[in-house]
Amino acid sequence: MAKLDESLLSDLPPFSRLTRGQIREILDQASSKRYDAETEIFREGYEADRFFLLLDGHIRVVRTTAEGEQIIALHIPPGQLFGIAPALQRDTYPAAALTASESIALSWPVRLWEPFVQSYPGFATETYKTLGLRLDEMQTRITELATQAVERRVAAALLRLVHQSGSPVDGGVEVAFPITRKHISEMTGTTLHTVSRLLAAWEKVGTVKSARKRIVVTDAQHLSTLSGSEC
Amino acid sequence: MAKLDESLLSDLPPFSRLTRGQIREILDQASSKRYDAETEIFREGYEADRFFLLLDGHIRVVRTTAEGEQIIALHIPPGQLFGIAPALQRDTYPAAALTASESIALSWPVRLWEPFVQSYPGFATETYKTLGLRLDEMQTRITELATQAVERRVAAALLRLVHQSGSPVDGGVEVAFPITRKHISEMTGTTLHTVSRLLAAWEKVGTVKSARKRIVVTDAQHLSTLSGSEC
DNA sequence: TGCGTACGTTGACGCTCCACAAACTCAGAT
DNA sequence: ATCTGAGTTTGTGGAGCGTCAACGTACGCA
Repeated sequence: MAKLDESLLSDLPPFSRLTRGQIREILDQASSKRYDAETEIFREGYEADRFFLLLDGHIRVVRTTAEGEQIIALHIPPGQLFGIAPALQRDTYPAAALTASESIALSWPVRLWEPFVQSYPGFATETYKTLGLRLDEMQTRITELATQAVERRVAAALLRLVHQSGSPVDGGVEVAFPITRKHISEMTGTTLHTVSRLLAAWEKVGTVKSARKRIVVTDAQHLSTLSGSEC
Repeated sequence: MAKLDESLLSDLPPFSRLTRGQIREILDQASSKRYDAETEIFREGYEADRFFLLLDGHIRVVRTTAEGEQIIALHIPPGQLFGIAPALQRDTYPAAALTASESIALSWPVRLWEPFVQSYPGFATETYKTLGLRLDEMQTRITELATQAVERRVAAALLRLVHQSGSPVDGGVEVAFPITRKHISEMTGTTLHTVSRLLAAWEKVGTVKSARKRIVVTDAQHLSTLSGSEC
């Protein structure tokens, strides 16, 4: 494997307080791997033997119900840790991780988790901060699912997508990875049909522009209103 | 304040690996307080200046939407930590904590969080394990809200209640704290009317028995079936 | 170039479940 | 003892949104 450069990690929150030497140690223990789009990195319920850092690409964290329905719990943008079951003392992954686009990730065996937490100042702190944010997002989604109509939920989900993983394009912000109507319905607890109708309606009034697997938000303000800033 | 006894903590997971002396230190820094039923212990969005341990009673963790609707994120049984914003590097509470019944809780200022994590073996580990379980429960609820019909969600919520906070009574298991139709609707994202109708129907077939603010599950098996073990 | 398949659109129908409404019951307060 | 309000029950109507269905479209592979 090609030797990894320290600059890969030096700007990422979990590692930002570390010396070059410490980062070198960490990198030397990592294995790096490339994944095609739509590939499974780990599976729900399987032994959590490694934890990961996404360098490039996008990850969908997915749960599957007993009936085979999928729901998307989370999207991971580059620079974030994922598969951090060990942080929560779990020995299996609580959800599967699939690549949304071609991706590159580092990973380490779980037995290194404790040493990392012990040896590297800021690693635990920053990791738990991320966890806190994710927990917060989950609470927000629960609230939305419990109280808000489909249109609001889809608007909120789209906004979250462009905030967390948006890339600016002319005339708006685009979701930075391929995403289908089905995926959005799996994030919001609705059907692809309803999502299709909503997007069509929004496109008609100039709020979004969409092509197959690509969505550009052209009027975030409008979405924000729909998602419930009003009242 | 009356001196607290070490045996209060010695059997609880976050403290189970500690010596009597260590537990003494921890207790000496704690303040203990009694709360009436239906009292606010802390408020959503306010400065998280303390973290808590519930000794007796029951806590509801509640979020309120912009429109004033409440949703219940979590119930805390005795023996668990709550208000642990500091564990996630937050400086405000992400939700409010209300007592469901008369309660007694210990609390410590947040500045002691780091020392606790550093000094007391097992404290961090056990705390993050709890956090992992809560995260898991939240994911499950998201999945339910997103994919399942109201009846299943209410059945699942009731089952969870009696598992986590059930007390055996003759003929079944009772939810160990006062709980209304409204509360259940706030856990499941429905209305008190629908919950009332469901409970009435279940009572008719002998699955539950309910009185004002009290619910006894007499046929957990049936609820389990309804909640989706079949298929 | 053509085919197959995954993705997307659109319409019709109808079931769940919410909103609205009204009445009943019980616990605690004065 | 009566009152008051919180908690609960039950009925009715309607709409949001899921389900079923059919068709259109574009990408990728041979």
